[in-house]
Amino acid sequence: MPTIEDVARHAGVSTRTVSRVLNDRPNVRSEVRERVLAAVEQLGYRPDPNARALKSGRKQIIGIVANAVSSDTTLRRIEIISKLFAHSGYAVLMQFAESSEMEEAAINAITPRCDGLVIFSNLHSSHSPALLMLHNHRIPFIVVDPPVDIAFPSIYIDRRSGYREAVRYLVQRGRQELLLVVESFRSSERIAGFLEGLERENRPFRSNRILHTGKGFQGGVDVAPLVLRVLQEEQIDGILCHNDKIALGLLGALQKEHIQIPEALALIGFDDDNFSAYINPPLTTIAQTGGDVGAYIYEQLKNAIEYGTAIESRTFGTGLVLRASA
Amino acid sequence: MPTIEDVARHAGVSTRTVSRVLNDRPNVRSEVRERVLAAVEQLGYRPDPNARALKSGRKQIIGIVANAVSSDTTLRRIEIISKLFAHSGYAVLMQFAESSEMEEAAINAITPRCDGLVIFSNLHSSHSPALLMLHNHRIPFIVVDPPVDIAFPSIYIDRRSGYREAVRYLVQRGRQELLLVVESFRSSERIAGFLEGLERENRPFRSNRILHTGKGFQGGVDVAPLVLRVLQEEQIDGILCHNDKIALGLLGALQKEHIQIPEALALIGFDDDNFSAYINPPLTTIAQTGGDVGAYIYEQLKNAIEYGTAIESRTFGTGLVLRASA
DNA sequence: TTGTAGGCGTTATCAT
DNA sequence: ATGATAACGCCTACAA
Repeated sequence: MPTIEDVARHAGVSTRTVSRVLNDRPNVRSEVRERVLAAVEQLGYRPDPNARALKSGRKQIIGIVANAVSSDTTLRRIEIISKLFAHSGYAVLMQFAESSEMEEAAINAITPRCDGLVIFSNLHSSHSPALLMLHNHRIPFIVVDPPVDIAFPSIYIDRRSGYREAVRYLVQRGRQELLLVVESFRSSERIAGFLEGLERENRPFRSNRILHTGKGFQGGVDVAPLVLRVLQEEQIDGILCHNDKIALGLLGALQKEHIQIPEALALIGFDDDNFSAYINPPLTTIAQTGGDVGAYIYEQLKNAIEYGTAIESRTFGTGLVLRASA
Repeated sequence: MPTIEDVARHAGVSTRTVSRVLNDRPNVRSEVRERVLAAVEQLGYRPDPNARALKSGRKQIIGIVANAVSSDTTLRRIEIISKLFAHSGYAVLMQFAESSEMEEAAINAITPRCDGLVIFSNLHSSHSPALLMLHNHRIPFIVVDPPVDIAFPSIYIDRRSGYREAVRYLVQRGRQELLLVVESFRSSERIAGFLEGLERENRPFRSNRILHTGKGFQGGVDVAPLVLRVLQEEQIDGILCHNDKIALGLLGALQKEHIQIPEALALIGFDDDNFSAYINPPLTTIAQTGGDVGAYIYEQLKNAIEYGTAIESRTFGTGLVLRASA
């Protein structure tokens, strides 16, 4: 690997001049600039980013820490963030963590390598030494969709309003008795929205109207027997699911019992997964609104890094995407 | 940020000794080691990875270059690779590229920052200056599922055998007239397998039995009218699709026309997407076999980096995952 | 407009 | 077992 000195020698100038050319600084005769560029080309010189970072502090890297149970949504957001930053000359350094402790460790591990961080957090406590450290060192960062409120710049997804709105929609369309099927993790906002919706529509709530199940498609399949029992005992005519995967798993099981959807039963998911518009019947779902989360992160973080602006927290809403299933 | 010198002073030793402790080197009295560790803890010292990389050349980073049209499969593989390497103390540096030129540029950009690379390539030519550069500099790398054969360590997915086997399966189950629906990109192997299958089963081929369409679910929907026309003119009773998304889009359109699947028509996809087992009917599909691609990459690349072993190319097979749709 | 030289924080050679 | 010191490759204050 050639160094800046090799280039300097080759071009017959000093390293200082090479550095000037490489960093687009003024005070270089264009003839000299040409000569340097030619030498760079010939030798195949590439500045060592580590040496550069060591000296200047600029690393041109965005750090992303994500929890292990990363949803498709998270992966897509990471992809978008990565692509946007690529246009500005940043690469993305990614580390997955499988627990809160690992998350703290991952933050500590990648922080010295990057100019700013995006944290897809599962932190269960609002007290995080790692985040505090970032804050104290003035390193720009933003936390995405944390399960608890946090005293640092964050993006929140207001799931509650989506479920509330979904309940309202169903009731106003004449659905009388509703059921909520949730996974164990991240269910509280959904439950809160469900309850709020019922209350606003003056519908009574009974505790057997909330069913808990496992994660993903299989969770939907597994909960089906339970759902069928409740369906018979009570006159359930609408179900809200934790997400589209649960909904699809449940849908298949219900169709096997020849339950007509949406005629006999309305079904609503959450997330607007890519398949949801194409299954049979197309799935009505609750989805995040208000623009792209990844794009917002990009703008905020980039400005914070390059211009020192403060990162603003923001809450993204959720709303119904109407399709045939409800 | 405290430096190694601060730690040395604090512990009353030299920087060399601190370095020994930090890198688990021998020749340090355990009493001294304790003292150093205590100082590290107290000062909250973290070694600067840039300085370390500058001096030692070890960066503890794996680079990943992926093409812009990254499939779910690619994202999942990236996730798996990232998690595996995280256990060995490596983070993953990711850059997306939207063209062959950008791909070359991305490789050049991240190479100086990493110990090894994984390249999810769309390179259309087997001649790549960037890959040649990696090879010449002895930087371990592996190319994943390139569209063309490459003279460097690569992972290939043998789609051809999967389509061939699918044809055989359908014919042996009494399906007489088969159709292939493909996207424009990466269709040649699928077509080759389809033709080979027909030939081996002594089935004639007519050129109108291959339909081209757009990408993803919508591609499946869009091709439906064309499929329906062929369906009526010829006695088609089996369709192979480019992937599960195409299959699902097409499935919905066919069901709208009350075509019974699998009774009247067998449908087969490719990829075994996460939703495929849960749609109605569950989708028979062709999937990659032979273990996890991400795990193989991890093993090969890690050994190459840490022990200098050569990376071995490998071809992963594909096989039928039987479900109800065919 | 151009060059000299010191230092960023670490590792590693060599001496003790 | 431990320490002084010279790099690693780059940036930049200062000098010319």
